[in-house]
Amino acid sequence: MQSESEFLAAYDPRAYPAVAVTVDVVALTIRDGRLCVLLVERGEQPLAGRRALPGGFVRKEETLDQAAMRELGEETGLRPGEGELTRVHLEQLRSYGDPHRDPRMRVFTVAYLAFAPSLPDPRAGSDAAAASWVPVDEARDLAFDHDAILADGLERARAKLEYTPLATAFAGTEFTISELRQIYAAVWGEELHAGNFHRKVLSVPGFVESTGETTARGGERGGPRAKLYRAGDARLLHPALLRPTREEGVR
Amino acid sequence: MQSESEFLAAYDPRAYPAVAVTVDVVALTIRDGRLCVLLVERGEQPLAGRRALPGGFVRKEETLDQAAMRELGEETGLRPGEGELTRVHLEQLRSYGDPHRDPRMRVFTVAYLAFAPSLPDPRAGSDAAAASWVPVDEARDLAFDHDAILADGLERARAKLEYTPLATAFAGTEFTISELRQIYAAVWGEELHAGNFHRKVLSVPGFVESTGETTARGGERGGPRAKLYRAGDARLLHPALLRPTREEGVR
DNA sequence: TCGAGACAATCTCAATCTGAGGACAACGAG
DNA sequence: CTCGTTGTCCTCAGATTGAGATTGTCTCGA
Repeated sequence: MQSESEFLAAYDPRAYPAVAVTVDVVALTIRDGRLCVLLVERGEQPLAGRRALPGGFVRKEETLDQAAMRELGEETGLRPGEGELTRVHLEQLRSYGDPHRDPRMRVFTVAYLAFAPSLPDPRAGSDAAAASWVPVDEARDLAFDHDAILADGLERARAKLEYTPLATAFAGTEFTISELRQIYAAVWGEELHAGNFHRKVLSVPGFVESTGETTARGGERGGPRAKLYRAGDARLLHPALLRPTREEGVR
Repeated sequence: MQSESEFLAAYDPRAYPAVAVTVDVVALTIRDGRLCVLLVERGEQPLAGRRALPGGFVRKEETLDQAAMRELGEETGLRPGEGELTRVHLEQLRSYGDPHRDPRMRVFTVAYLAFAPSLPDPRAGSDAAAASWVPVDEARDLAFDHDAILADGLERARAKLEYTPLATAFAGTEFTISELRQIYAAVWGEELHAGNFHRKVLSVPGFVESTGETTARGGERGGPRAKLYRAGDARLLHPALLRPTREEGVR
């Protein structure tokens, strides 16, 4: 048997069928109390003109995580490691590899899920000339299999809010309990009992910590000044914050 | 601008750097009360002789799920759609794509997680001559980044037992509550309070349903005959069966 | 044959958690 | 000032949980 070094020297990568690997990002944020996803309008073939999730090929010396962060930065106009983008939560969602999901060739994509605080509109001039935040219930008929990827991302996001403190990734560095509750309401699509939510959030160790400050003024339509909090150091919520209307144990 | 059909006709897949995509399977089962993973001894370069997760290249006209099922079938000697293998639960875990995780070339792998009932030893003669079930705490120093993949798979499996009825995928078609409890104990690595477990399992709608039968005889060392159950139709457990010793909200 | 130990199934009980509603004071708008 | 809004906190009944005890059936070995 040949040695490992002999084997590697004789190895011809071109002997295998051509495939490509891309990353696609389901980037979510809350705007005006609605859950929105970042979409781009495709400027190139195939499927030029269709809306799609931001994404692109993984480069030669890049990890999957790096590729996803790069794509997100290119489309939002923000740079990784700079300002708001450092607060973005980015995690791998899952991969999609049906043989004909892309008409060009065999393209596998690794989808990522991002939670972003409210960001400015994507800046024009970059790759992202046609990028925009779209309410998730208006994001349909996307290119390739991106409808399915988005649906998977939303389901993951809804589940993650239950047992992780990631809702804070949608908020600014300081936020009120009410703002946090409105984030949950926007993602889950249902109202939450304010008193119980308040009690629950404060009782979960490490979820939020008080800044000692309050908002400068009350709400738009009255009410007292709210206390301000920042994200705590917990990575998991115990006990979890469960969605109220879980359809009875999905059959 | 060229049309989509013109674009596709002129498209040259070979213009992109060569990459490959594989699937690797973390197949778990319970043997003698211990959680075990299916490992193969690599017969080929690179890393010949090292133990690894079963896996291989995704073929031309195959989905990722099909590739994972095929690999699992080849290594266990069972055929998909036949006998026990139809009862195996298979789900995508996550993907790994560090640039140098495989010394040959850029290889992305999509890892799968499988839950299998107690299976016979993998049959010799197939690909799987060197396949075997290894207790997870003895599965170390695997090839490539398979140690990390296995760790991720175990964490996923432990979490899944909490909110899905997948523990039943480790059991036969009929099982007792005690057997189910021992599965939980093996996967979580800790004993559970028998009385509370019993109460909890029966109170979750759709988790298990009674067959009306009992075991033919009591336990090895005495005790009454246990009632037999089969898996119910729930896909999620509500409320969930939480692990007892969750280290306080992982920081 | 009989006693000891094993074990499935069920019950008890206190502590905790949950959902639903209410109290109250601080606030903005008119 | 007045009124409606809102953040925070409280109350209370019902459900759930963890820990332990009980009952009766079964196997095994003396």
